[in-house]
Amino acid sequence: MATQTPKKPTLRTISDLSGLAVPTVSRALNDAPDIGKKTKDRVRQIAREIGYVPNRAGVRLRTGKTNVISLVLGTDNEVTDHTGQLVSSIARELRDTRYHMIVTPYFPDEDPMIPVRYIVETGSADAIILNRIEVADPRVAYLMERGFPFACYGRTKWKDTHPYFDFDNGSFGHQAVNSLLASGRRNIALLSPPQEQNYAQDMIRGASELIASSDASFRIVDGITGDDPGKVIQQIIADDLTRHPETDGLICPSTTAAIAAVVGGERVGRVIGRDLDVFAKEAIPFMSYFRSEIRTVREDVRMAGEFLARAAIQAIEEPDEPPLQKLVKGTAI
Amino acid sequence: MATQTPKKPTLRTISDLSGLAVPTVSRALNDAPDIGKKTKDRVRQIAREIGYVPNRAGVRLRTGKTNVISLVLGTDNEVTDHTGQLVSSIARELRDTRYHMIVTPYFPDEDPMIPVRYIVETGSADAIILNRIEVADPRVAYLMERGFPFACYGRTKWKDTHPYFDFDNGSFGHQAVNSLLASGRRNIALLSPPQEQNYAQDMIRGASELIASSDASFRIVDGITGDDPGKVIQQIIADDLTRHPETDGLICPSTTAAIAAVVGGERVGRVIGRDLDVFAKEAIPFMSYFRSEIRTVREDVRMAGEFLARAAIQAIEEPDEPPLQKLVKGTAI
DNA sequence: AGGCAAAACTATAACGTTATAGATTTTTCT
DNA sequence: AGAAAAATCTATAACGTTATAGTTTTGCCT
Repeated sequence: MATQTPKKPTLRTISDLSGLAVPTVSRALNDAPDIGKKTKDRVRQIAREIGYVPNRAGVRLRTGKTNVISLVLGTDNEVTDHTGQLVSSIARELRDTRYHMIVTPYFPDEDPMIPVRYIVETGSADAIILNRIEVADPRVAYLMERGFPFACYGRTKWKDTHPYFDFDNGSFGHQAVNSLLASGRRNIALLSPPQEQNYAQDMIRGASELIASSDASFRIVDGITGDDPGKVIQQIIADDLTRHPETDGLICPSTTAAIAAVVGGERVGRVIGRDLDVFAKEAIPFMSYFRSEIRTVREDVRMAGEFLARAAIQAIEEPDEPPLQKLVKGTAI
Repeated sequence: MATQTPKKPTLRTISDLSGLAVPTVSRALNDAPDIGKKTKDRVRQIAREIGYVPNRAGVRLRTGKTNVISLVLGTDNEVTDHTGQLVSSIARELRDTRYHMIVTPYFPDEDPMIPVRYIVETGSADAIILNRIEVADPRVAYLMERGFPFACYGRTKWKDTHPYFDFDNGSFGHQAVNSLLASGRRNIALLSPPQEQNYAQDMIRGASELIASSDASFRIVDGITGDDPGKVIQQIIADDLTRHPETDGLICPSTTAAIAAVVGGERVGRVIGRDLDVFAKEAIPFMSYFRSEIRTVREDVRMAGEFLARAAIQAIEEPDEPPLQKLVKGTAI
């Protein structure tokens, strides 16, 4: 079963092979200025030949750098989940760097500060990537105060001073209203996510602005919550459409919500595309497979992951540079 | 911006505080037999008070154990993705252990052996968790030969000798056929995933067995592939139903596939539930939000993740115990 | 009380790396 | 050619942990 392991090469191995001292080898591989070019070439050649890879524990112990980026991931029982895309795109972007990604999930019943504090206090990562950003996110406040490198998937009210990637939800609200108005809809409802999430507010603002310059009415429907959000939304929308029968346009924050809303609408007799138009955010391509009459704005989650990885690395390695920030408009389908 | 860091406590700190030698402190915390009970209690008390957490790099360097479990994750552009659930459930299960999870993704155009070989050769993890298991998976063969701890999300043909979690796809095939037969369907097609995946074969076997004892016909439809599997499936099913108009029952390997198949079916005039019944595997609760007339078998991905984490730990810590194995039937909805 | 075994602790070294200061060689300048 | 400067290399130590071997203390038996 077991096999003889040929003992992993270390700096010592290269030292023996080259006749150079161990620190010289180290400095050669790290491109220190006081090592001759010929020596560097020779050392690198040997390292390549014997497949030398630095021992992470040795580096970490000596330098204090973990070479780890921790993804602190808010999770719940979401139905169409783009977490997988986020995780794999971050990890892919990190693959050709010195960094590894460790995933630290937290759950709806848990305090999101705990994993963040733990990571900072134990020094178990060089940077943190956060999702589920709130307008005044206490995790962001804490990390900024401690000077700990991080990047946000979403913006806070301090957005000018920290790295982030965000989809432009103001623009989404705008596009949604624009599309519904263009189809002649005049009584528009917006199904809102929890309003402490920054993106909810942006979305509402974007929609309101355009509504204000039209003759349409606008209403916010609250209450996405609970263990089984799909079922809850079905009920909320069914009730809401009964109470407000004039509603002819609906904006949803996700494809999941849209699906549930459509079911709720059909339950009280609406025909989508005739009585009611639905417009939704689409983080993963999905709606188009099933209900092409629902209009969506597509958001490329992989792009978010890749950017966040780079932003985190810059926060670690070039803390004095201006933080990497990106605001992206989704693509209307 | 930056803050004074109060210097992380180490064994040395406890040593100074207690007057004991550093190794004594270490052995006390690790419950070594040659340390007195009173001493252990005192050391642990101090450790708790000052919030001592072992330095992972120190431990790793000295012991050679990384305390890392690597999730080697096959990914693609799947639409309804349960990867997020898998990732977070594994990470959650590991949270109260000494282990961290590192995610190493690979992509459709890449050789799945590469990350596995890299991890084993550089010793960058203590165990590996694999998904997308093939019947004769070369990664499994390699890991077994090297005696490297691992756990599989799926089974191989060597399943008796390695840890795994799997959903019983034979049972799924059985349940699907059973349900379709009970609804009076007699011309059943099965949309098959790539047949080198073990679960495809199990599914086919399970379905065939029950078909054999009936008067129904059975057909396998191949060809889930490409960058945009949803679109491909729509076309395949539309074509197939045109060529085989008698088909009245369809078994799909996922909700995604089922959605695409339904669209394809409707495109050529089928009404689901009347002309055609569809039965699908449902890894994340979804179908029920939209198309309750599609019947599914629900699989609890979180359970898979939790089990795999435990199986990996056992493979590391108790290599001589029989491997943890679990085969679970999905729940018909 | 003396001797001996068991229990409890300590000293030393090592894992692989890199920061620091110092030593040697080579180059440059007059 | 000789001295100073620059370039290149080496010796030492340290990061925090634990394995090993060794030492001291305690308890036990006669």
